[in-house]
Amino acid sequence: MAIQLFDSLSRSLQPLKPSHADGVFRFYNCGPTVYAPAHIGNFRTFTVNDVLRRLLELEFGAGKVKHVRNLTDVDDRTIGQTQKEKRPLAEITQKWTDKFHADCDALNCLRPHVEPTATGHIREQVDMIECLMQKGNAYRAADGSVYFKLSTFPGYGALSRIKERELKVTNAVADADHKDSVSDFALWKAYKPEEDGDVKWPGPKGASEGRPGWHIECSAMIKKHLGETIDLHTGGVDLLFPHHENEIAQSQCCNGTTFANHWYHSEHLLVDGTTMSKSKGNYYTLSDLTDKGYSPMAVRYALLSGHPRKQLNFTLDSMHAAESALKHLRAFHAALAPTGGSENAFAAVFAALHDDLNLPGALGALFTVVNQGPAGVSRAAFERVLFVLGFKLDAPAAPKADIPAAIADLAAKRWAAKQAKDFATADALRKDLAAAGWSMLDRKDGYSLEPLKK
RNA sequence: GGCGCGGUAGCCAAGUGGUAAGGCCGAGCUCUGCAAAAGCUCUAUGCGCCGGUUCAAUUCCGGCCCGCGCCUCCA
Repeated sequence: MAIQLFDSLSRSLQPLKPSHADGVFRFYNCGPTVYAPAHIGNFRTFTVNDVLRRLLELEFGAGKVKHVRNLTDVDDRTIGQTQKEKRPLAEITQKWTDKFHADCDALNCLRPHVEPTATGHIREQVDMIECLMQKGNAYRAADGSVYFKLSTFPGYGALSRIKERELKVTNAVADADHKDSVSDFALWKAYKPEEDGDVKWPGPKGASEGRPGWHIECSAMIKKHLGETIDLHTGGVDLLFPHHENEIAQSQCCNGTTFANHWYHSEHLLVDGTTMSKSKGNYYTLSDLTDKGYSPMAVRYALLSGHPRKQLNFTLDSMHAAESALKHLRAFHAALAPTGGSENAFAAVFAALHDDLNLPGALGALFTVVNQGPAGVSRAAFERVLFVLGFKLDAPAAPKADIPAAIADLAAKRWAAKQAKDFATADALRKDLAAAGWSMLDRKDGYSLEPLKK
């Protein structure tokens, strides 16, 4: 069965298939803005897209999928950060790009085949803006910025159904002095010395120096790396409007072709039932969770435990659940015979994934097999499941916490008491250790110490 | 106000016009001095509320209540 995926434009389930003669499936996923560490909500989208990428590779072949994901390294937020820190833009974006890569690796997300940056594609963006200006879809404003003229694209709003909305009047309108219409959006933003520092490039012909607007980078980079028509374009639901709507307008007006054959949007992660925010204290980065002692793989599991098109409520309890679930998978893997067994034992897992990336359904099917025991199950088949879900079941590299001397001393005393069969003392010392935040695990030949989860 | 998503056991979460997957937690048991680990077993007559359609609805239709998100640069 082909992979069926919900298409946001037609609002229906559609099969995924390469549309180009070379059989290469062209897949673009909107990437992060590198001005701060990505949070786990961002990573929900990226891990879901990673499963999609893996599934596509199994479906079409590893060499028949081209996956592109951009890095937004110049925009209001990145520039804002340079002003705040008084450091060069490149320094800041490099730092957070490195962190993003490290987090992705920890979460076992495959690197995209191409990871283009906005600043690396200024020329391509300027070319596209000039194309739009020539065709009459864009105009230079009084301040030297360039705006897309929405009224020239009748198809606008098909994706987000914007025409059915009432545009709420916001403060943004105050910013619209130079626009012909409030709804027109920036393709090129004229340089403002007091805000932009030294971030500027020569503009499109007829415009001032400055920097690209946000939306144009995706249109330009897609055109360069994947072509005018791609097979799948994905991102978080928040990008539906205006970002993706604007991309469609830019690309289709410039190229005169269909931009993307299929649109897919994953829903947001909630934390404790509400949207994440620093002020609510429910904002987590990957490091926040690993600092609490959770493994990155458990974070991945938790992020994949809900249907991607449904909001997922993340709680710290889900981290416990994920750690335990992974432990069971690890034990099951170890118990599998090296050869033999049914190759299609996990057919139901793949059926669920092919059915609109039903991840909870797939996990349910997976555990149904696991609960029946390892007998007669192919190890290779299980490993294909691990691959598609991106679960690395290596023993978790539990960072060896430094054990304070006082704790080590208590543990040694308890072990001695236990050896002497003075169980009352041993139990009292176990309580002392627990009170100090440490758990002592006995084995026949010795013991180990682990910090209790915070 | 507009658009969209959702309300299923203590928590997370699939799913179906024919009588509720799965994970976690919890409980019991086995094994262990204790604890942990591991294994086995059990855990929703019920799927927001009220009507309707139907032989049959959690699943379809209508109304209502509640929650969440988005509405110009947030994955």
